[in-house]
Amino acid sequence: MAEKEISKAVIARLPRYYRYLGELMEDGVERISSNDLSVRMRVTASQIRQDLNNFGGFGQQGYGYNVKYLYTEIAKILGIDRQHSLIIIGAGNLGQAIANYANFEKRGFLIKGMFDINPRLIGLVVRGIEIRSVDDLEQFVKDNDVQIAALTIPKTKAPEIADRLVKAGIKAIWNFAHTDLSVPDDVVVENVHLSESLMRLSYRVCSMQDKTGQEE
Amino acid sequence: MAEKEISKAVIARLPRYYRYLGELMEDGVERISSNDLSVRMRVTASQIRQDLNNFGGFGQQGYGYNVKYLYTEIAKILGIDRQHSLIIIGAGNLGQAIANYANFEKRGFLIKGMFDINPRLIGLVVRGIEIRSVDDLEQFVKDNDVQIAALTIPKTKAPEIADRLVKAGIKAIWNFAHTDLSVPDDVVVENVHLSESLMRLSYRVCSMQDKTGQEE
DNA sequence: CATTATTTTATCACGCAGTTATAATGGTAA
DNA sequence: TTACCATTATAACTGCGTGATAAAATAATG
Repeated sequence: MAEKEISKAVIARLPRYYRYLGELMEDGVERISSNDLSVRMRVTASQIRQDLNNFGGFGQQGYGYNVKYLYTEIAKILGIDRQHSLIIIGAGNLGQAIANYANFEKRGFLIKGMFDINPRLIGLVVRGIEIRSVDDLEQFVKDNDVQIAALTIPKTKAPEIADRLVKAGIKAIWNFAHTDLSVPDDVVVENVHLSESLMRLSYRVCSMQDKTGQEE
Repeated sequence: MAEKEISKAVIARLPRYYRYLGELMEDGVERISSNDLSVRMRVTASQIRQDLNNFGGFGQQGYGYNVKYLYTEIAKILGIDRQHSLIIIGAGNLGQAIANYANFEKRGFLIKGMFDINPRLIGLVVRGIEIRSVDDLEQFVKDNDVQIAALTIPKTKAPEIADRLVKAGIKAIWNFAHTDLSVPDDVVVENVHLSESLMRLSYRVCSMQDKTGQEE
């Protein structure tokens, strides 16, 4: 089926295309050329065409790209045309922030459950989702055919929970813990290391100061 | 001063080196070779040496790298040896999650204030930080010499707030809103688009299924 | 203490992948 | 039917990652 491998860089850009196309749809725009889109998105038109061509000719010469069609095609490629069941482990602020973000459900990510070790939180209901004890984790994952687990817990607990999730048959881990997880090859780990993001920002702030403040 | 430009790819890897070196320090390790580190971090030793050499010879032949020295040097490069003042705009779950994460303060990111438009939240105190009205934003930024603003607000409000921050003299925006911000060249924007991260995860889950489930 | 073997970095060079630019093709619209 | 537009396909370029080699320091040995 999948003949040629799509590069990571291309995949990383697709969600952004998807977002812009969604906005264009809301504005009632029916078609768009790679040139117009490149101006809006501040990337080269060449890159847009090259990227989209990885998945076959979505565009038409002399016409451009059909916004609605391209939007749904990208959704298919990203796999957000179907539904994914998700659980959140760690019902702190970050876990609750994710639970409360309504758009995830619109994109087909159904939050099936939340888990925590804190007895005070267990039993509480966030956005219609009950917070359960992590003791029930394995059973819940199996019973509800959960694909994705968001890990919003301290780094010390993360490896153990990850192991348990893998054994319970989870497909992917959305990892917010500040550590690397080692899992089998067929389990996907997507890291969101906020502290690293903040450090990159710090670097850029400092190098900007060096650049602008070099006259003295 | 800064003769050669450091590539983005190298900078992106530095925080991860920093994290591993910190753990080595905690374990009391005094020195490490690029080979040993490469095994732990699952990258090539060549890449580690190449990366570190961008900033001058931190290592010594026959000895390796001094963990403590390298740790502090990377901190200098990333600019986390000095202090940055930070405010959080949007005191919802995500904003509070950031405020509650103690390690940021350890890295020199001082949270000076939090802001919201919700009258119910204004006046509350989170981790010793009072939540203020966004009306006071400009004045606060100027009075407290705030460098960085974390934007944890809905995308509809983000552009307006970003403009106001820029006018007030902010140096960098840590943007969690699901939109791109347009700011002058000398203002840094670091995006954390969680929905895009989740879509990339979705793609990888689906392509994993294609790979493993192709026997039928 | 001199000498040699070993360790390990710094530097160089190559190849591949990702990006941008150009040429060729086909559709649109007047 | 023709001029124009915008894609697809191809080519050139740039930059990143990897492996190989030379240089330098450490550790071992007599």
